[in-house]
Amino acid sequence: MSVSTASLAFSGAGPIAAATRQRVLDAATALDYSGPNPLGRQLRRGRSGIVGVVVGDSLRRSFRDPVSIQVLDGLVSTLGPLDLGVLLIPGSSDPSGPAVDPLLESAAMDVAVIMWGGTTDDPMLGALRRRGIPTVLVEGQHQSDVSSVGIDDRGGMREATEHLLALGHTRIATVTLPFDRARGEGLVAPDQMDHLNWEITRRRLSGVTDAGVTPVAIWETPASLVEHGRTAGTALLSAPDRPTAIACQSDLLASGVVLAARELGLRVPEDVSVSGFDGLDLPWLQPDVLTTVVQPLEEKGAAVGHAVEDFLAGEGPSTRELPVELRIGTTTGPAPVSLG
Amino acid sequence: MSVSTASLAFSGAGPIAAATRQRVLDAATALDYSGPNPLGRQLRRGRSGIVGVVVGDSLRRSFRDPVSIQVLDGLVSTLGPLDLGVLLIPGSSDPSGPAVDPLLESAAMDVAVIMWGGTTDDPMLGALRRRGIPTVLVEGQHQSDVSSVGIDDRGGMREATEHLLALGHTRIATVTLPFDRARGEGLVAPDQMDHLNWEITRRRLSGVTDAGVTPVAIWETPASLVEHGRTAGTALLSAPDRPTAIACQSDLLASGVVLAARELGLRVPEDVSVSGFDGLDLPWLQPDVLTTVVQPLEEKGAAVGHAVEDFLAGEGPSTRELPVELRIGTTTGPAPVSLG
DNA sequence: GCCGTCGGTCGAATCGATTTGAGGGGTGCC
DNA sequence: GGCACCCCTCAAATCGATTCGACCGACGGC
Repeated sequence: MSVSTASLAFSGAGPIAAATRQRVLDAATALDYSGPNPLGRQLRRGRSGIVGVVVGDSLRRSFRDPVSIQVLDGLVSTLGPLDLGVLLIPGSSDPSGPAVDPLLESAAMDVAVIMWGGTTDDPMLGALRRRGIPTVLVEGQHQSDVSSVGIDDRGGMREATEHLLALGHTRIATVTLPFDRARGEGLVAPDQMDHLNWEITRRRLSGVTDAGVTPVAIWETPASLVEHGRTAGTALLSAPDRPTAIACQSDLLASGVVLAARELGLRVPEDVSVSGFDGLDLPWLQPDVLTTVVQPLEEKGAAVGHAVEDFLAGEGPSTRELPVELRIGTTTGPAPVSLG
Repeated sequence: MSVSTASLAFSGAGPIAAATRQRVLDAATALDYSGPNPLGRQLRRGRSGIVGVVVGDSLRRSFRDPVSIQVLDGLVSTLGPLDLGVLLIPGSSDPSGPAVDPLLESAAMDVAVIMWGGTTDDPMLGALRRRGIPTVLVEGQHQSDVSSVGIDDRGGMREATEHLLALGHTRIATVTLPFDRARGEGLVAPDQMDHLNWEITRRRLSGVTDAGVTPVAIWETPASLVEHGRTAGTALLSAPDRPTAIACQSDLLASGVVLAARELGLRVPEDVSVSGFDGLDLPWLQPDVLTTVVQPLEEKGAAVGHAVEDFLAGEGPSTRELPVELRIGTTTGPAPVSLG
């Protein structure tokens, strides 16, 4: 009985007599050998079957975001049938620690995915380049040696803004995702706009100006969470010249704004219109249904999966952009008649 | 220049002259060699540095549950410094597919974690046993060859129920987590109690009876989600002899019940008291603060991490049970005076 | 009856790093 | 000046599976 025959028996690849095969399997159970060791196989194949996924800054924050989750879900569903596993890699959560998680430096992986592709000089990207690991960037700045998956953020936001314009709104504020890794919170002065380092935030903001609107206020939030939306909404709607419409860069932020408006005794959409971005199910916002730009989250995950597949098939970097669609709900309506 | 010297240079383990080391490093950059291949190292060490984590049934469902997320977060935080990575393994989502994810059968991992340890005959546990992979079971039935991490579910639920009793409630209903993998939804008849196969559900239910209460109704939900809680609440509170208190097995279920009560025009806690389990932050439930049994979620994740650490240190299976604490909020109050 | 072919099995090389024990060269001490 | 010791380097074995090419026996065709 030779090792090669045993290997044949387990893999079922080469020609092997049924009797021999059975003999091998019997011997295996006798010696309680539980099948080939994945490590040996991986070394030989030169493939680990693992896709490293950098989900976001801290896992906790990322996982509280249904957007990340749904994309991840689509990704895992696509990768599963390909016999690929997903290795979770925390992004750099605290600035004091190392800029790059050690896993990114040393873990075995065939392809890496960065869920929220930040800036060009991202140290994570540098580490992956050095290791020669093909990388897929989601919602990041396009780069020649990296695959990109994204949506039409800019067009979607433009559409939402045009919808508000069509309703007669003129005082439009906007609540944004973080500008950079510093993740500030509050009004952004015009001279701070050069801190805008995060590609997704930049694109969605561009959509607003594309529609010909100069926001009366730009509020940066540190993360896409309901509570930050609430803070933003409270601040913006308590101001003397409050906006009649607020275009938010995410649904969670938008729902926070809606809650803040309700708390202030403002009616939505009679007193203030609110739009979001993502197209999440928000059952607890009832009876309101958010007006929002719907993006195909699971398809986005699947697109990432296909980008990974392409790499493993030996192809070069690819680019995928998915369409979005404006869904009009009950949180946007005609601008209130001016009392002034 | 020999391979062994190069190895020494990179690992820094053995004695090596600084000059030689530098020479090796220079040569490495010249040949753009990016450091040792993890696969070779893993094979040699016999360790992959990977912990497989079965998060729940479908990833999407699991990830919508803040409880899973926080435990996972605690786990990753503990595993990171140990240079261990987390491999996500989907549980068996659809019954038509294979009972066990292929990753569980063949992926390289040093230890496995099953987040919601189901039943004794769990096929996942069987597969891991066959492969000889040490396993940590969270909230599962204790088994001699497996490490367990859990909390005092039973005591916590008992405490919550006693709190309701002390407030004068006598008509107490309970909303539970799934009974088994079938994940039914609706009232559970007494003769269906033998389907109760899920350890965590069983334990929390036992806590209620421990307090000496026989629930006027037991409602099973298919998952710990707000919408299922809402459905349960709507059904239970529309019934003719509606309960005056509802003890829920999770906070998300409890918030759904609170929302349902509000929709039905019932005041919480004047008309109906609601208690939860988990101790989540639920800012959008404002102004209410849920009365609940607080469990240390991140510590639970850390405890899982330590269980993993123990295994890797060569120790045998261990058991960890964490304490819980009743936190009284605004959703429970004195039983309404009977009108009847 | 002989040769060609095919199905099945085996040996050996290979993937890449680690690690032990041996050996070589230099230095310090007597 | 010689010997002993120390520091460094290196050759070789090992982890476990895969796979190519070789080999062997049997069968079929001519």
